[in-house]
Amino acid sequence: MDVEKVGRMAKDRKIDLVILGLLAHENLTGYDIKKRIDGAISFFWKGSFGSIYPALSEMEKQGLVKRKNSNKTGGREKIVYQISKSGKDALKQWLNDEQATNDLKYETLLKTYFGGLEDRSITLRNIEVFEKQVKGNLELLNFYKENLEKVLEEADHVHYYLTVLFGIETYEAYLRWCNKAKKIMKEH
Amino acid sequence: MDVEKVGRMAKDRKIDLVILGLLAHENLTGYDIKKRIDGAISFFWKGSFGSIYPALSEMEKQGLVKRKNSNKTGGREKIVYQISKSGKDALKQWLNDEQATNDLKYETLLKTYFGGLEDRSITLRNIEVFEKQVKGNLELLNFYKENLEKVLEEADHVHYYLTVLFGIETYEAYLRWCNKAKKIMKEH
DNA sequence: ATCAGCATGTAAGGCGTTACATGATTCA
DNA sequence: TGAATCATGTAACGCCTTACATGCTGAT
Repeated sequence: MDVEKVGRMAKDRKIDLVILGLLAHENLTGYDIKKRIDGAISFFWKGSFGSIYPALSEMEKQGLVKRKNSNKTGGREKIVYQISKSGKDALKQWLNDEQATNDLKYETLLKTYFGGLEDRSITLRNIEVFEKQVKGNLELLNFYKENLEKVLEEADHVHYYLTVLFGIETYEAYLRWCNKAKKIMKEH
Repeated sequence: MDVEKVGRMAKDRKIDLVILGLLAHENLTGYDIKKRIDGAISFFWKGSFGSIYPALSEMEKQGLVKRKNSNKTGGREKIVYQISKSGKDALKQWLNDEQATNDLKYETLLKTYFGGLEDRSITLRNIEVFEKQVKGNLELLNFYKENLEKVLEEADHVHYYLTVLFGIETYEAYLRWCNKAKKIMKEH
């Protein structure tokens, strides 16, 4: 039997699910979607305009999202998108699929791994640069956490909270590693 | 003034540096390189044959690597590569560059974030699937750690050790999060 | 007047995966 | 004899980023 052809998504384009997920919560423009992704989501997923706008167009053709209204009141056109029934179904199907790919690319770790070619001070500096970034991000995550704790009863917010907790837990682990690694680099 | 054109690498192709880094330690074939990447490195970087072989060809043209000897003794041709002086220079230049991109894509977190559309049990299951994977990987990392501790004095091995410690630290953090998250999903 | 932010979109091009093609060796 | 492993490489294709193109609004 053939695979259903209506509302079928691109095989490996996860940006579709991100957009669908955001639209399941509220109607948004492409520009708004970009802003949401750049918020707390950016710690575990990224997206650019160059992927968001084409994805929205294609998903509209597939009937996964609908244009709500093209507000042309005054300024530039503004296209608000709304998720459709089949869009929600696609999102649910993805949520129910156990398999998930967690793809990590730490250039910092690569530089640590291959650092033996240079002096220890180089690896040490690369770790310190990483540490600095992590500390900044951790502050931001703690700020998100405090804000979310005030509105935990609202729809979906417990889920957002969990991802922030994930960020904090891993970023604290990063910092512990930085300290260990610096110590080992200095002592050993 | 123009940028130096000899031995210049592709701008964003980090696989070149991975290969160069591995070759700085020992001469290898493309096949061997793949095996090394699939080992402890796979926790923070990945690579396929389809990217390794073309990268080796291009880097040979650029003079970053050299063919050591085409062993045709018996079976299929076997091309052993060796890093060149300019290859080592390129690698060192990269190590000395403070900027590093750590690009994370956790589909598990995406499913957690958007899980509000479905029953709590779905999110719970997705977390449990993640937890299971993490536990398996953590075992493997601990095995790597024990083996490395025996040969810590050998060249470069402290650096490998540090990346394994990173893996252990973060994977333990993942497990702590899994427990917290499961608890919150059940209680809240 | 000018700059940042709002807002949508396209074009070029790079990177990387999957699948395929080919073929030898070793071991059960 | 058949499967797994060794070994190299190409082709198709998809995804995504960067840069560009365009133009309005509001604040300084």
